[in-house]
Amino acid sequence: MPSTDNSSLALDRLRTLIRALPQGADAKLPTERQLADQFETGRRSVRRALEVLEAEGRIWRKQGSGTFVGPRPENQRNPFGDIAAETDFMEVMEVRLRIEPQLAQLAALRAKPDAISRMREILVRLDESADSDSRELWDSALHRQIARSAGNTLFLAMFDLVDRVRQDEAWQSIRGRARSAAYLAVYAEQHRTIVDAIGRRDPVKAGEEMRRHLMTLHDNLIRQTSMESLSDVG
Amino acid sequence: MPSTDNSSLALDRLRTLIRALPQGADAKLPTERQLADQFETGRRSVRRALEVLEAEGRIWRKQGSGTFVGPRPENQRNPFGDIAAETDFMEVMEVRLRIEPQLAQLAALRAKPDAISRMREILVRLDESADSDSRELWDSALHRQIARSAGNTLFLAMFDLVDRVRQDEAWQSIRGRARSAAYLAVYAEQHRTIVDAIGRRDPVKAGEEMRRHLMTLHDNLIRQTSMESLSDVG
DNA sequence: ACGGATTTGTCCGTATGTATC
DNA sequence: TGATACATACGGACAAATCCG
Repeated sequence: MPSTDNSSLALDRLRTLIRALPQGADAKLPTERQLADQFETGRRSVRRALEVLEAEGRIWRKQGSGTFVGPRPENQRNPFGDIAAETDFMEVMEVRLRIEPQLAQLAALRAKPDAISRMREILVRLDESADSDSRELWDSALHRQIARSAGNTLFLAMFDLVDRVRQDEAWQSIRGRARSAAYLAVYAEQHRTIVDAIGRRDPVKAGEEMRRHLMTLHDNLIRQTSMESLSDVG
Repeated sequence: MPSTDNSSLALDRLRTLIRALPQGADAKLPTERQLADQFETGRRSVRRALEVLEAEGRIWRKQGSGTFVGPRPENQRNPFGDIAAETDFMEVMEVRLRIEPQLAQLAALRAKPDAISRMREILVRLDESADSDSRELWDSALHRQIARSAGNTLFLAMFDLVDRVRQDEAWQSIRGRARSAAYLAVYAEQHRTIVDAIGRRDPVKAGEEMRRHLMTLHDNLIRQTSMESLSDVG
């Protein structure tokens, strides 16, 4: 005899709880542990219910912060419309694979010495980064520094357009942080190779290595997403 | 469910904040705590973002004093200020030369039959166009149709970004002169070759021909501007 | 020259959601 | 289901450096 589904009970009580809250206020729900205690059920049931509400867009959660009522605060910065919403991961990688090697080429031709030393500085920071948030930030900073060094403001604007979408899609790579931890050293080596090629004023090599780097990233993310879909099915 | 790092969000907002500040003034940014309050995030996220900006050389910080915009005062300023209008043109052509061949490649791989027939229709209209104004219109339409056929919304957005700059007024006068009557037939033939390659699903040829076409345009515009500068001196 | 106020730099504890057993 | 370890976010507390009166 299957035990009674506490998740649906918790979901019901959560709905009424949210309904009772003052509208328009960015109310913060009690913690999962408190809710579990209040509903006299386990935390798993509460979490299942919260997942449903999050999927419905009624609440949003942030690790280390709490659970909040209302739609997730938007990244209120899209000067080119809601491009982020329409593009998916494959599109982003396709564009990156075709744009960033060219930027690396131009950077190898035009990067000024202080720009190159900044790249190396960023490489050090990237190595030193312990948490994934910092890593994402410094990785983005490195690629952007290369794009800046291409010396073409229009090209940089295009890179920023991609980068903005990429940050919205950042959850993909965060998802695979455990697996990509094994690849951290690979990425670091590829980054160094790219910067070295730029420093040696070798545009062909710089472009090739950038493409190789993005291909590695692409393959890993592909494997990640396909594994997710497999586990979804299973 | 895109989970966003607060650091990258803070970095975005800081970039816009810095960009909005008056140029040339050694502006002082708000304190880290004020920024954290303004961005509705923690001080740590703000500090991570500031570290990136500092490594990029856009800001510098001094303990007990504050955070300031611009390069460190000890370093000699190396302002390669605003880019001239002529380099602006070079930038556009540089980007087009590196983007549109790729779009043509993708179009050759993915363009649907009705999209290709639309290209041929545009070719006819381009041939029929008598005045330069409508020629520009249909020329732009053709290139955009190719970009659309690449089947990547993000890539299309980037093309539109370039196209917007291209349609600048100051730029239009130069363009009109480059479209000398002698080259109209050349352009028309190149357009047909590109569309034919796309129709034959030949991505390599499509990319090559697109590049050749843009190189022709590029060379003509270069000659125009160099003649201008010569006549300016004389 | 001195001292209080302010700001960045640094560390750590607490609280929270996430994941695994 | 319950329990435990883990990653993250936020804020407090303190030090170091600076500024100002």
